[in-house]
Amino acid sequence: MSETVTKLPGAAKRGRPRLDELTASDIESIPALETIIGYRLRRAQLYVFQDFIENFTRMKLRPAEFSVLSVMARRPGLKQTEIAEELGIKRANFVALMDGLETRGLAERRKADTDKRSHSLHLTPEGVKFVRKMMAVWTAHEERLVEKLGGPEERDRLIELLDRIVAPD
Amino acid sequence: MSETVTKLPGAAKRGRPRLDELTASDIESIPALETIIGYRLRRAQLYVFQDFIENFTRMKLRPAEFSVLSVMARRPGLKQTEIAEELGIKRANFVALMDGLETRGLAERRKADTDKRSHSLHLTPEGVKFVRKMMAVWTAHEERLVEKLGGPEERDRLIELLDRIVAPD
DNA sequence: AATTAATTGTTCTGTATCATAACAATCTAT
DNA sequence: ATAGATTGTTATGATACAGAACAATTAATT
Repeated sequence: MSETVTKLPGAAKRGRPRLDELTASDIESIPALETIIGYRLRRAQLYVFQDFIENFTRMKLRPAEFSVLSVMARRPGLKQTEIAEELGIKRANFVALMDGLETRGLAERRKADTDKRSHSLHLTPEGVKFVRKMMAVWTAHEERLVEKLGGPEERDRLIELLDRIVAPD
Repeated sequence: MSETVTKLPGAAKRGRPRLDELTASDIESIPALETIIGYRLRRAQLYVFQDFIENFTRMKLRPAEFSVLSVMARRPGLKQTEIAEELGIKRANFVALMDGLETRGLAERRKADTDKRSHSLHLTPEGVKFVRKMMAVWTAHEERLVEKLGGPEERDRLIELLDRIVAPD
């Protein structure tokens, strides 16, 4: 591919090293993105989320909402800050998310009278039914992933490795 | 934690199943987030990016910019669409990113005269020097991760598993 | 050769995500 | 009683990401 900018003289084959061109050993030292942990993690995460989103467009459910409903189902009564922090969501951003779930009749805030500031969060009866359907959809999605990975043992290996990354030093 | 909303009668201990409350077996069927591939992937990816970002704030370099410089270093002369597509960046969004690199004097667009529409992308001499520093910083960051994982073999195992996820069916 | 279709880079726009600051109400500690 | 911390909330800004449309150019079709 010829270009309008003429090539510089080029790295001397045996002269003093040039600092403004990449030497062969420079280029070798530059890792292909395929070997970079963060890059690969991101691509894989994007892929999984993409699949998740496609599977859940019909239910109009986003990953963050899934995780919140999921926590409310297993541990009803937690307050907003607790769920938000556990999921890594800023409590400011949690408000709109919870508003949405409440508007759709899936979840509700109950005033805890031991602390008039806080709300304890619960599924509504409708939310319970919704979560059942949600889990059915999720199971299919997850099973596809496990199959791609090569089985539950491989899934466990993956999660164990991800654990090590996130674990405190 | 007492609450203003009085408890519903509760699931019959031995009566007909209620559809609007979660049974014990329902709750069992709800996976803890810790076992969900997508959730764990996301948390790990966030952790790694966080570490990356902290390490690169001084250089004012974001992950996407890193990846673009990295590709330009290894394979100079590619055109915008090629790099963007390879990195999963929409070509529309690539423009501003490349503008930034060009403004900082790290990279340049050269008109390829075989196709007057396209630009071939290259590092500038300054960009070359920048990439060397960038790679030094990156190496430290990556080595920390590899150490957390338990060594290069574990890193390779992780990447292999991530491969399987992204691989076409 | 003339017309049509496709590609490249670009701008514009909209939406989702994420973080930060400030605030009133309430609770806790001194 | 006062000062300080917490809870939920609003408002706001930055960033990431996706889609539509467009001019210039190239490729394909007739």
